[in-house]
Amino acid sequence: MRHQNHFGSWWHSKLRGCGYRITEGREAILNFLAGSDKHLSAEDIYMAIRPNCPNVGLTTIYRTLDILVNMALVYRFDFGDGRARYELTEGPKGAHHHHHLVCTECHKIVDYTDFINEEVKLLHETEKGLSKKYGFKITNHLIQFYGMCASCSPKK
Amino acid sequence: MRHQNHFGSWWHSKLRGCGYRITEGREAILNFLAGSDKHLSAEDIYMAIRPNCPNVGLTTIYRTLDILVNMALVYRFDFGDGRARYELTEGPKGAHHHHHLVCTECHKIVDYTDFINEEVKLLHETEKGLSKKYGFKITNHLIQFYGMCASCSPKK
DNA sequence: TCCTTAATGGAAATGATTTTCATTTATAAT
DNA sequence: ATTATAAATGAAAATCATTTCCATTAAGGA
Ligand SMILES: [Mn+2]
Ligand SMILES: [Mn+2]
Ligand SMILES: [Zn+2]
Ligand SMILES: [Zn+2]
Repeated sequence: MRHQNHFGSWWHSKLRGCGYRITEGREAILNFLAGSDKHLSAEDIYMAIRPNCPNVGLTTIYRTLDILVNMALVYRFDFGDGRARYELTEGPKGAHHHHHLVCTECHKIVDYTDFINEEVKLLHETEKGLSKKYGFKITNHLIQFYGMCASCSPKK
Repeated sequence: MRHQNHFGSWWHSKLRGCGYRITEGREAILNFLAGSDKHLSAEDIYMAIRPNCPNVGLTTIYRTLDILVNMALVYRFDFGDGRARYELTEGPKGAHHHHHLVCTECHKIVDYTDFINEEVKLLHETEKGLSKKYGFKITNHLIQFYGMCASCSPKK
């Protein structure tokens, strides 16, 4: 069983660097996000963390997620089911950029990385053109495909 | 001053075709959407319509927009300002497909059509590949670029 | 350890959207 | 045109994710 680094997990320095304190709640939230490949709602996180941290409130989840989104450590998505969903932007190994496939019926989400290279290349060109033409400083993009997943499609 | 077609506007047949009745509220909502190039919230529409239709309630706006979104006559967007925004998918002339540039600071939205051809071409290829691989029947896509508009960017 | 101030949680507030339900009205049949 | 029927409606209440308030706690530099 390997030790935790004496100085804490990889995000400690990021939080500290932005002047934020390391707290039990923040640690639990980041740890849980890092160990999940799902698209989690604030309440998902709240419920998951509760057994170990019964003293961390839902308000703290929301506040922490706001901070993490602003620091670009976490993405916030709207998949159309009425609640925000969160996902770590990268792991210790670095970013693993992907886009989404959303079932409009059951709200299943698929992360995909196929075609990502071509997509990202085109996106970069597009960004450059749009930046120049409209004077925007583009920092981010969102690509989602909507449709019906196999199990929601009418059975033949 | 030109006449309205005796059979009504172009969307009458679409509504009727789906078994919906033509009502004052629906007519007003569609007319207003058709005459606007903005990205309107339910309340925007409510306020805009009120002078002519003081008897159309906000509830009807929401209900009508739901129908129109389901009929794919209207797109519903989330630009991150806490309310849904709506836009007609096409005019009498047909679709004018476009994507969005969103200022994360002031929530200004820019419709752009530059690069649309290349984007759409790539998207179609991507859709085909994803459909096959993940068994999704893709009907729609969403592309948004986020950043800071010229007036929100720190003045040099 | 002590001190300053960020961080917290629980309750209350907020605000967009939805639901309820009694009433109205579009429209097809007469 | 009249009538019958189910769809559509508005107003008020309910919902529910997220935010705000505020008194209390605790992180971390000195
Ligand atoms: Mn994802
Ligand atoms: Mn638009
Ligand atoms: Zn599905
Ligand atoms: Zn702006």
